[in-house]
Amino acid sequence: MRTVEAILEAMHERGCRVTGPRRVIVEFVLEQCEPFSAEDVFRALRRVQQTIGRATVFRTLDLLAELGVVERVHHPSGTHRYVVSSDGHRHHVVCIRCGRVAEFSGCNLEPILASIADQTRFRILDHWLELSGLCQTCQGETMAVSR
Amino acid sequence: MRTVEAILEAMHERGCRVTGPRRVIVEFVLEQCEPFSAEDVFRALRRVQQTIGRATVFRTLDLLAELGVVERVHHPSGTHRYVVSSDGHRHHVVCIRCGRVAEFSGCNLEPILASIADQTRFRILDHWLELSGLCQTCQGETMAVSR
DNA sequence: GATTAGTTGATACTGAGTATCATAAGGAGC
DNA sequence: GCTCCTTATGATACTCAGTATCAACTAATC
Ligand SMILES: [Mn+2]
Ligand SMILES: [Mn+2]
Ligand SMILES: [Zn+2]
Ligand SMILES: [Zn+2]
Repeated sequence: MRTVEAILEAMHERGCRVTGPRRVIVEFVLEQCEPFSAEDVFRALRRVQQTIGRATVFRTLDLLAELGVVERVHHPSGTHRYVVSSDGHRHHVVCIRCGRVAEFSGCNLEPILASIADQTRFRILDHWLELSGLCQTCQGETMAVSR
Repeated sequence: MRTVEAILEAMHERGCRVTGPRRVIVEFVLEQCEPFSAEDVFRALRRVQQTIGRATVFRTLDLLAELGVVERVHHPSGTHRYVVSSDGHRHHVVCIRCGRVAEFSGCNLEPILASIADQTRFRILDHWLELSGLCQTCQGETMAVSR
């Protein structure tokens, strides 16, 4: 897992400047273990540092996505959510009840992708796999409540 | 592949009314072989039937998604696109250059999903797999232009 | 410390999608 | 075909996420 300093250093190496707002946003983002929206970040940081601008939040999240620090995940509402990404290629399972997210590795889609490339004549460059279901906690509660 | 009449009949059986606007929208939608936005539908139909309302287009696309006639696919811009779905469970590959879409069947994710359920303790209820790459045509053109 | 290019945030804007509501029209039953 | 009731429509106004603009500011390099 990456540290605030390492991420700011990566920004610096990229030719970006290390600013107050960027530092605060990175600190906040690294604390999140559930997916969050740009608005979540904005509202939370406004309480800490009243001057921060909405546009800066969007811009910094774009930058963090480019750096691979966060990943954009799709939300059915059509708006973007972000999750802090571990190192390496990962995917997510989202709990449809409480919003909890679990990562998993080793998606091993390669054989499937090869067969699809064959079937469709496309050259597959990227894939996006998102799963949804019930986390362990919510499996129990759903049974208790609705059965 | 479903016909306009079969879809309108399905609406009727569901307790919905078969109206002029719905008929026109269904006719238009079934002609599409690439993903389209609600706005695409609205603009195209305005030329044919000036009175059609934007809200009706959104509402009818919602209805068609519920009926399984179209599927919502995610567009990186964050807005929704729709594709006409064939029968059965399918997924899509989108060409990042020309927007062409190919469907494929037999995703056979079950073994992978089982291992993920095991790994994360989630009960997996749904999956969403979207691939992107280059269609056969664009593979040729990309090489011709950029190499 | 002076210089300069990148960054910020206030403001205004865009564009997708939704809420409202008076009016229009489908369809079941007669 | 006509009645009656319920659903659907579309004009309008609105919300909300995200973006463009731009003058003021500031991090980094020398
Ligand atoms: Mn993967
Ligand atoms: Mn599948
Ligand atoms: Zn849960
Ligand atoms: Zn293509």
